[in-house]
Parts: sequence; C-alpha cells; structure tokens
Amino acid sequence: MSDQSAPVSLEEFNHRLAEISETMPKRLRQCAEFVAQNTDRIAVSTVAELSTGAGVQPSAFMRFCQLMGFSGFSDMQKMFRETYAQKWPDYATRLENLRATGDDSPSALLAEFVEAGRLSLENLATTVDLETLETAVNVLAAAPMIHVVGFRRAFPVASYLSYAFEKMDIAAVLHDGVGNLNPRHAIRKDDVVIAITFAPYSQETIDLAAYAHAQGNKVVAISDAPSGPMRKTDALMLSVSEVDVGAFRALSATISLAIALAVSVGAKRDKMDNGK
Amino acid sequence: MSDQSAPVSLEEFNHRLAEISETMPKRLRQCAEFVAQNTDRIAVSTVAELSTGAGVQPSAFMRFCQLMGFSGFSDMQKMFRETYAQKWPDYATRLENLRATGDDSPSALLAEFVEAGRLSLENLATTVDLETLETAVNVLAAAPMIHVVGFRRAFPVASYLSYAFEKMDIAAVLHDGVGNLNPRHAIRKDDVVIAITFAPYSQETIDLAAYAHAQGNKVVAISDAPSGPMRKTDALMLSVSEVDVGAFRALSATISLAIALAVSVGAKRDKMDNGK
DNA sequence: ACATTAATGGAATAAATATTCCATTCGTGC
DNA sequence: GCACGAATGGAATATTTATTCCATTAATGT
Repeated sequence: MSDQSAPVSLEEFNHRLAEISETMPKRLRQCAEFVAQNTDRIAVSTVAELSTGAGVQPSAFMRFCQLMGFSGFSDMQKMFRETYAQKWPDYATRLENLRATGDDSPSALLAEFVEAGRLSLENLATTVDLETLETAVNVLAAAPMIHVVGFRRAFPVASYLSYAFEKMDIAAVLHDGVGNLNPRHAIRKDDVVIAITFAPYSQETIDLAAYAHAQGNKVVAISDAPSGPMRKTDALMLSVSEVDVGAFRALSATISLAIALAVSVGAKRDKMDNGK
Repeated sequence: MSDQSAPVSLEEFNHRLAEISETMPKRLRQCAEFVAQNTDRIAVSTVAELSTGAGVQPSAFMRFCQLMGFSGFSDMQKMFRETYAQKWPDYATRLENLRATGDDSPSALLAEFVEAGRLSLENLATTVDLETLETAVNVLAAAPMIHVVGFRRAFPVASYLSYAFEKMDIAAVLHDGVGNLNPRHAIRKDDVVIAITFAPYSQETIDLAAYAHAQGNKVVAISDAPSGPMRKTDALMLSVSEVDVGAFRALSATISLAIALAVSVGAKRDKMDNGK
C-alpha cells in the first residue's frame, strides 16, 4: 500500500484529501467528506466513532486511511495528535548538545532565546483566552487603584506593568517587598490586584492575592498554568505558557500580554472619560 | 472510589486540582504538577505517556485520576476529549482574527504587541554585534562583582538580569535607587557595570556609568541606539532596536538579549571553574 | 448474461492501553 | 526500634481499540 507520501502536516493532508476524493468509490468518499467536515475530531476519536459518523464500516475507514497515504488509522491519528500538541523543542537537551559540541557561545544561546521567544509569542496568539482578557480589562479599568505584585522571575513583569500604568496616569502601586513592609492594608474597597507568579509559585504573591480575595477585592492573575494556586482566589486567570531554554525563559509572551493588558486598560479609561 | 464529584468542565477540573494538590503525597503531587502544566495534552495522550512525563508509574497516575474524582483515566480523558475544540489554526490566520476585533480592543492590541515582539526578535538576530557580545561576556565572567542599573522602562530588564545572576550564584547587585541611597561606592576595583537605558536616557543611569568609567571600571551598555550618551563611557555597547506599539514596546528583544548575556556569563564561569 | 474485478460488510484476530492487585518500601507515632 | 498504615512500584490481567481477512455484493466490460 503506497504510503510513500504520508502527509506530515495539515496542509499536506488537506491537499491530498482534495486530490483523491474525486476518484473514490462511494463509501470511501463518505469517509473523505466526513473527515473534511470534522478534521478536528480525528485526534480524539476512535475508528469506531469516526466510521459510524461517516456511516461506514470500520474496515472501510481503515482503507480510507491507507488511501490517504498512512499505514493505518493510528498512523494518521498520530499526525493529528502531534500537530495539536505542537511539541516544543526540548531546549534543555538541545543546550546539552550545544555544550557537548563546545558551542555554547553567546551567539548560539542568543539564537536559542530568540527562537524560544518567537515560539512563545506564536503560542500566546493562539491560546490566549480573549474573554478573560476582556473581562480583566474591564475590571481594571473600573478600579480606583491597581495593586501589582510579582516576585522573582515575575518581578520584571510586575515592574513593567507599574511603569506602563504610571506613564498613562493610572493609579497603581507595585508591591515590591522593599523593607518587608507588605502594605496590604493599602488595598481598599474596589481596588484590584494583579498577581503574577510562575511555578514554583512564590508564597508572598499567593498570600497577597488570597488576602485581597478574602477582603472582597477582585484579582487578576498572570501565570503559567490555568490551575495553579491562584485558582483558589477566584482570579481572572490569564495563563501564558512560555518556552524554557534550560532553566530560563525569555518572558517575551508574558511581557507582551502584560503590556497589552495595561495599554488596553488605558484605552478603556480614555474612552470612559470622554464618554461622560 | 468516590466519583461523587467528578469535574465536568475545565473550570471545575482546575479548581479541584488547585484544591487538592496541596495535600497530596509526593508522587501524586508530581502528577498534579505535570497535569497543571500540560492540561492540553491529556486529551491526546496515553496513561503511559503522561505518567512518564510526570516521572511516576502508570498506577500512580491512575490513583491521581481517582483522587480527582474520576473513576479512572479513561473517564478523565473523556471529559477532555468532549471539551476539546481545535484551537490551532495557524498563527497567521489567528493573528488576523485578533486584529479584526476592532481597533483598540484588547485582542487587537495584543496582536500588535505580539507582532512587534516577533519583528523585534527577528531584527535582533540579524543586527546584534556578536563580537561585542562575546567581549561583554568575557568581561563579565571575569568580574568579581556585577552591578546592574536601569530605571523606568529599563528597570524590568535590569531586574531580570539580577534575578538570573542570583539564580546562577553570580555576585551581582541591582542599583534600584531605593531610598535614593545610590551606593556607588560599592563599585570596587575590577567590578563591571551593566547599564541599561533607552531614550529619553535617564540621568541616574548615565551618571552611574560615567562614574564607574571614571573610576576605571568597565561598563557594558544595553541601549536602543549605538550613539546614545553611553558612548562617552567607552562602554561595550549592545544596541537593540525594539519595535514600538504606540508609546510602548514589548521589550522582547531586549530581554532576550539580556538573558542570553546572563546565561552566557554563567556558562563561561562554569567552564573557567572546571578548567582550574 | 457472463466473467472478471473492484468494493464492501462483518466477524476474527492482533495490538495497544487501561486497570487492578499485591508485595515492598517509606514514613509516623508510640 | 517497632508496629502500623499510607504510599509506591511493577507485573499480571482486563478492556478497549485497531487491523486483517475473507465471504459476499456490486460494478464493469465484453
């Protein structure tokens, strides 16, 4: 069975599908049509499900897979699962290789970070939860004061947010932990907290968010997993997954999201001010 | 096993995960962490894949599923497969969608920043002066102490550099201007200063760099134009041009350069330590 | 209308995968 | 240091799912 040309990408798959579906016998064409209409289900369905969906026998569906150039259904499904799970390069081992070959030159490292940043940004564009983002903007635009908190590697993001707010004349304070003063009582009614934290989640950030939540304040969270410890604070969760290079990440996606959030809040406030 | 409360939505799932992951024994917590970080893979993976990903035995992963309230892995996976919707058209079309939502809607702004970030990164890769970068790494690797300074929008970069150095056990201090103490006398013989500043260049940063230069200390500068005021300090000048969105920029390129610099210094030091 | 080839359905088989069970280890309180 | 229960690893088993095979049916050309 000629699998000399098994498609390796969605484009190739679609191309091939269009190409051969013309010349197919009845049942196989049913498969083609159903698949064209339900491409996204392939990754998470069984042959049985798909074949009944297409109104054919499992064996017919198998033949269809083979006509498409795959060795069988599993082979075809593998392609879809891989493209879905968009597997990120494993930079940890890639770095090892660089090191092994002696090429951990600054330029090689820079190239890795640039590439990682590019991937993270692309990923951000396709996975961000627009609804939550919009809600967060509205909530922040209505807040009399915004409190920003983030430590360790989240601190650059927190400080950039503060800078942006300050530049747009928006009342915001950065809880930076200087002098361990923890001015949590500065959080007053209707104020909103933006908490930024990544695994391993820093306790101070979680504590502040929890405190705010307990006081009845809204919390916007920027984190790397939708089910981190912030979940318990009922936060508006904006999750960004960033590609790591070894033990570090370039923060490109996180900072982009943060600045877009800040500028959106600024724009929203302008609109509100002009409106009245 | 009590599946009296099997989550039926991602929301519920995340909530439950955050709730119980605290009180879990070691292996099960590994599962929880891995799942939190890779929620999207559940729908398209097998127990074997996920459990090795989490570094546990399949049986441990099964127990995790049951703790989450499902009768087993298949049950849990079913939930994810049902709520699965293909969310990955390619980057270009997705960006179009984001943009199409209206001018200063959060998503349109996000799209701008993402695109700006990508352009900046691309630009960085082709314009950075590798020779200077290499020299800067050597100089920094040899420094007994590294002083980092950067204010306003350069501050996030400065703080991230400090974080990276600290994580790699490299002696570094962040001159953050707290209390206006300006501990310039902390800069001792052979120490190196990393000064980060963008137009309009902040005076404090320039002053510190000039002071260090006058004392005979080397200066590494990260800036947005090769001919800025840092020129006068004979600094090793790493210039990055970042694409602006309105009055803001995403800092992707600058941060990538900075982290690559820091990690390179770390790698270099490791090599030197092993060498002797 | 017949012979020949292609297409199909369905059940049998093979392979992959989930799940359970139990022996062993680890941690904890006495 | 011992006894107890909880947690864990790993292999044995059950279940699901893919795949093959072949008898049957439909299509095609002469």
